[in-house]
Amino acid sequence: MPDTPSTGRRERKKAATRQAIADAALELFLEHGFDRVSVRDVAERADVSTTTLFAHFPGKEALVFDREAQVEASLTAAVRERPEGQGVVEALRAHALASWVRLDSDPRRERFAALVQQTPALREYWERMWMRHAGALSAAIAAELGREPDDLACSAMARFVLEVPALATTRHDPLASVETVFDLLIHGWQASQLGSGDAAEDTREA
Amino acid sequence: MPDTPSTGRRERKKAATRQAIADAALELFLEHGFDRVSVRDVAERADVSTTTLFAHFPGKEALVFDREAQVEASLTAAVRERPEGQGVVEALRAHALASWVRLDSDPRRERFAALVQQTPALREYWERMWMRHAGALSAAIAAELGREPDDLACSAMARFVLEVPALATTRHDPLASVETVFDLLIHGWQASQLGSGDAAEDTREA
DNA sequence: GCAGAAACTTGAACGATTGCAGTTTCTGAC
DNA sequence: GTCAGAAACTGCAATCGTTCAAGTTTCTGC
Repeated sequence: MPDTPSTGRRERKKAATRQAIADAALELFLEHGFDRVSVRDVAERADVSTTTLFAHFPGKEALVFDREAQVEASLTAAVRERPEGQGVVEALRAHALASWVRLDSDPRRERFAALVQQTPALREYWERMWMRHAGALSAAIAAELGREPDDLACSAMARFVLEVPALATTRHDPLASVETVFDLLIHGWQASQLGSGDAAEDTREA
Repeated sequence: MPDTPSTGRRERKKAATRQAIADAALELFLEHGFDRVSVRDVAERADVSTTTLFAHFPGKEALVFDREAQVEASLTAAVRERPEGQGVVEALRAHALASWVRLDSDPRRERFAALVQQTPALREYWERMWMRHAGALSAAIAAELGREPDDLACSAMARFVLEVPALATTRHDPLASVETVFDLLIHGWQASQLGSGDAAEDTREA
């Protein structure tokens, strides 16, 4: 029953305490709220010293977001391992629809999302973290298209795609919003009055 | 010689201490670096208590960015008071070129920019702050076009336009990059291989 | 000229984070 | 086996950002 077949006892124990800390943190945060729980409380519950806690996580907010590596991996995988003949942007659209905006029926995910949404510190931390994936995503896109890793069109696409959840999740129909924004990205704003000077003039009502 | 002709002595004094604090902060930060200067140091230099300091600024990073109200004002003004017949997006492009990406010859601005760029905490704070203008900008755009204030195309445009500096300033030719990204926004990514599934397939080289 | 609001002060907290000096626990080499 | 050293962990104290409570000074409007 080796969960981590590769490594020795040491690393296993290390992973165990890390997990214990993360579990304790989530439990306490969900029960009492992020700001009403101190790092010491978490350390206490996990039965480690606060020093140890900070050896495993770079800060209080990070306690909530382990799993970030996997998120980035699945993001670049969506681009790299897309179906034959599917465009990069289409793959990202599909990934966005499937993974981001699903108001999950899983009650654990739901409570977690609520916690993050209701805690400003966590909201901000999440956004910062999320946008840091822009580099990796951009690189993945560029690689798929055989372009320079710092190709501007790819970097821009990456950043803009990552903005989609922020734009869509607050709307009454998130799924439709995702579609709309992707259509805008593909076809541009010119078709929507916004793009050209002369077209815009006709339709103003100010 | 009244710099603030409108208000009484009280408000003038208040503005004076606020300014004293901001000046002290910038001076110390530029000299020793943001992280090597404590809030207490700044308060000391400005000859106020730290409590007073926090009555004027919501946090340490905010000491560096007074002037944010004006930035947002000039942003929405660029949209509202654009030349006759100019499109909203064109106005924003012009504003971006004129105000954001200018590697100023003014040595003070340059040192300031370097400070922000070299300090992660400040970089992140700036980005968060910057993106908070999305709401106002989106509303301004929607108003100009006579659309609902929460129109998705306008919100998306606002957020994406605000990403432009982050995309452009790190490049060797920031001005050209601004142009490119605006062109992408207007005409969409479909023309750049990225947009459609079938076109993308032909040009891959993996 | 006075009541009250506003700006400021002192002093003490609280919580996150870091540094330091040790102790225990594993690992790899002999 | 065992032993040296690395790694994980502990306790404690310090620093720093931030806030609170209670009181003092300084303006403003009446």
